[in-house]
Amino acid sequence: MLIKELAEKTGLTPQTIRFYEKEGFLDTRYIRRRENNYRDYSEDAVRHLLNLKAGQAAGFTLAELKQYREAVETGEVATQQQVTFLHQKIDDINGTIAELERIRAHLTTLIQMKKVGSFCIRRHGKCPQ
Amino acid sequence: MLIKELAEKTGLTPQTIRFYEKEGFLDTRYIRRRENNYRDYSEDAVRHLLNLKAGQAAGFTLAELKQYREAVETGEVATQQQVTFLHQKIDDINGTIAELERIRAHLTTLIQMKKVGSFCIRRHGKCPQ
DNA sequence: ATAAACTATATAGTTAGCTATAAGGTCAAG
DNA sequence: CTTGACCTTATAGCTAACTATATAGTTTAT
Repeated sequence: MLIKELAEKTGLTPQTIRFYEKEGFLDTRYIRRRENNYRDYSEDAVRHLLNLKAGQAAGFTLAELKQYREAVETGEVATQQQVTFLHQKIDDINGTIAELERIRAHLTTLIQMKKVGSFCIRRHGKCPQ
Repeated sequence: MLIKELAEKTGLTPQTIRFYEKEGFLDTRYIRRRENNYRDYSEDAVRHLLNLKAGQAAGFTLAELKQYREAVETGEVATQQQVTFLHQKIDDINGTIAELERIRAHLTTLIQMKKVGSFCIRRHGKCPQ
């Protein structure tokens, strides 16, 4: 498929996809060239870029995603260094999840208070508008 | 306390703290000036900045943190707009947590495979180094 | 055969969130 | 009374991840 189709299927822009290619995220499994030099993407490219997006949404930088991309894709971990990296990432994730849950609880409380406000039952003084 | 002490207590640098001030994150509850024009921080400033850090670690931008800072600090939600914002944020958080859990599971699998590798019990062929 | 809608490359600009540098003022210790 | 560790402001630079612009080639439809 051409770049625009991939862009529509992934929710990215063509520029961004070219940018990812320049950054080394798209190898021959995902991209070839046609005779006219137009980029030609495989179906797998869609899933690949959506994974990239998901990783980013989860707070990883492109550099980090690149770092364990091979491990993730091949399903193999080569070195102890990589295992250490993965352990660090899991710790990070646990920390972030805990923090997010804390914040979520807090936000829920705030909304709860608002709701109480809208059902204001004060005996004296005005209810908040 | 002076800026360096606050920096040490929060794990930030003095430059970063001044940067946050310039961005409007430190009002008179947290910062005053001495006669010599040195910044003088309250004890509350420590907690305040640690909250900021935590929010960032959880993936919020400074702009977002500023947007609901007042709600968080006063414990009140003023407008329906803010409630909507909070609901959106909770949805974001739920999405991010789900994504992080998915990734964590995947990373755990990768590590698991490595472990199996190091206890390799193949009957034929070489064990991976 | 020409206009519209794509494609390409190259390069420059943007935003967020710092980080570094310069040039100078303050203060406690020796 | 100077040295060194702090403080001040102002300004410039940096990295990540795009985003926009300029210039030009290709393809399809009329």
